[in-house]
Amino acid sequence: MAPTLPAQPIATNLSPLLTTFARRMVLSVSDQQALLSIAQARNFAKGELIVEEGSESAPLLLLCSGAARATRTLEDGSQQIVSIFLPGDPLNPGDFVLGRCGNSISTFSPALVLSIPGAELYPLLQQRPTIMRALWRETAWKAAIQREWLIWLGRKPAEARLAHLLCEIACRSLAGGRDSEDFEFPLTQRELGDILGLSTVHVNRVLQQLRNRKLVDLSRGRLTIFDREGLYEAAEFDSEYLDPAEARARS
Amino acid sequence: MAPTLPAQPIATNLSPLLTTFARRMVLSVSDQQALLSIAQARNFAKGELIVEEGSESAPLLLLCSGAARATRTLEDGSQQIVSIFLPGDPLNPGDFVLGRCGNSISTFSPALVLSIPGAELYPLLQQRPTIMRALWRETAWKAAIQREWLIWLGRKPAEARLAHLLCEIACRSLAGGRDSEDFEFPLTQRELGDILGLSTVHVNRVLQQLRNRKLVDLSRGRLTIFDREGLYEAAEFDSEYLDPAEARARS
DNA sequence: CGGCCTCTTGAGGAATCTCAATAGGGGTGG
DNA sequence: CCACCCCTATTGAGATTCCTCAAGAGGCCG
Repeated sequence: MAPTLPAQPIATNLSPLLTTFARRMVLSVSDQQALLSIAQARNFAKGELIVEEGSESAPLLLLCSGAARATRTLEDGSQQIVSIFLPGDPLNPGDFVLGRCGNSISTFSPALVLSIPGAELYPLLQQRPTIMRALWRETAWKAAIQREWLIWLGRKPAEARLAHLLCEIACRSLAGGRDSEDFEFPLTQRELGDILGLSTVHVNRVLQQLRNRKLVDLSRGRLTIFDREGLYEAAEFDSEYLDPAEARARS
Repeated sequence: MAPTLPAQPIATNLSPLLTTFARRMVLSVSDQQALLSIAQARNFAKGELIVEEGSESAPLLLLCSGAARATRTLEDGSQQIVSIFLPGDPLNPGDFVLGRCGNSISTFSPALVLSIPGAELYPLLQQRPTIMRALWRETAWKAAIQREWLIWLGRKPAEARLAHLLCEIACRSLAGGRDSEDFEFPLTQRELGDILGLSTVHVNRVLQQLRNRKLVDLSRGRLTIFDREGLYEAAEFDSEYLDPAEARARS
């Protein structure tokens, strides 16, 4: 695990960051620049810890590139991944407002993270309610995703769970601008199991079922979707909950 | 299922409402009065639907008395309860800011609900960022609870799941001012199963295990905790995530 | 080349489910 | 006030899903 690279000024590549967050956070250019003016960029290596479970307060963190997860480790050593993050996602808006971190956050792949210290963000939120509103909305959006996870964990068999997760990631990646049918997928089968509440062995078998049914293929860190319709059906997937468009139109 | 009782002005019993939400939402008296001045009270019967899954926009709803649940019904007719609400809880802060309702909300028992229309609340949020902040915090708090549900659904056996849920409800009831060792518990075993992702039959058996181990008793709508320590241990329960005190101190 | 991690496959076992039947309780209509 | 009915709680038995343990193959990195 490589040591954390030093913080760096972000002025150099400000405009790609703006577009990344413009898509997601629905902020005016002026609001975005206000945010970025107090942000610091930091690089993390693959698998590196970003936030430690139980730490008291952390800056607000925004994921610019790479992928990350929020995890909880139980007493028996097993892990549950409670959230995954793709570029454009705030990592901890909820923890930020609660002032407490209920889970660890670490990377799946090398990642660039913007860090915005609370001391400087709090006054900004008072001045610019639209920013607070955007962070509130992001918190709610993440909660809506967790609600779907709750539903398949509670009520769906392994195959539908896995299919649903793949649908979710495909949709979120698509919204991030990537090709929707064939893209990089940095999760191992063990990590999929830690999301789905399944053993690695069972993930492997269910993955083969999906492969045999010609729905998807997942190998060497790449996910290929052969039959999007069929996959949606196997998952009972409805992408509406992922779409912030309505909220955007309404606000 | 009784018809919805008509809306009524709330001036009559304003002060108990103030104390209910003062405890939870960390608002100044002035903020609370501003909120209440645009709120309407409404009574719901036991089992009545408050918000329909998929409806576009709803007013912000605050639960004053009674208990409620958020549910999702699957294609095969099974249900998953994704959230439960006790007096003082906002029912839909996340849905409110997203402008979309991802689940139905209905009552467990007769309930009094405050309703605050978006048209009147939006301007208020602009004027009083502390209210928006409080709603953001409530959204994050609910998400933190859902995260715990995710963890036991994914990684814990039935007995620990049930124990954890009972711990959560006991703690939240306690924070609401009720006796912590023996209180009204309006959920049936079927409903417990819909929360825990278990069949009714298995809930029954696990409940008997807990009873035999002299940890709790649940009968005729009453929960009695014999051995709080033991119950916490069976659940691997740590109440910290439920405590908004730190957030309150910090803000 | 060696070591570690991931992926794969097999076999037996545990947790939980479904189906089915019975008992108890509360509410409702006669 | 009683009879009836529906919903909840309880118990049994067999079926299914998923887990654990174990072992081997493939790939990547030092």
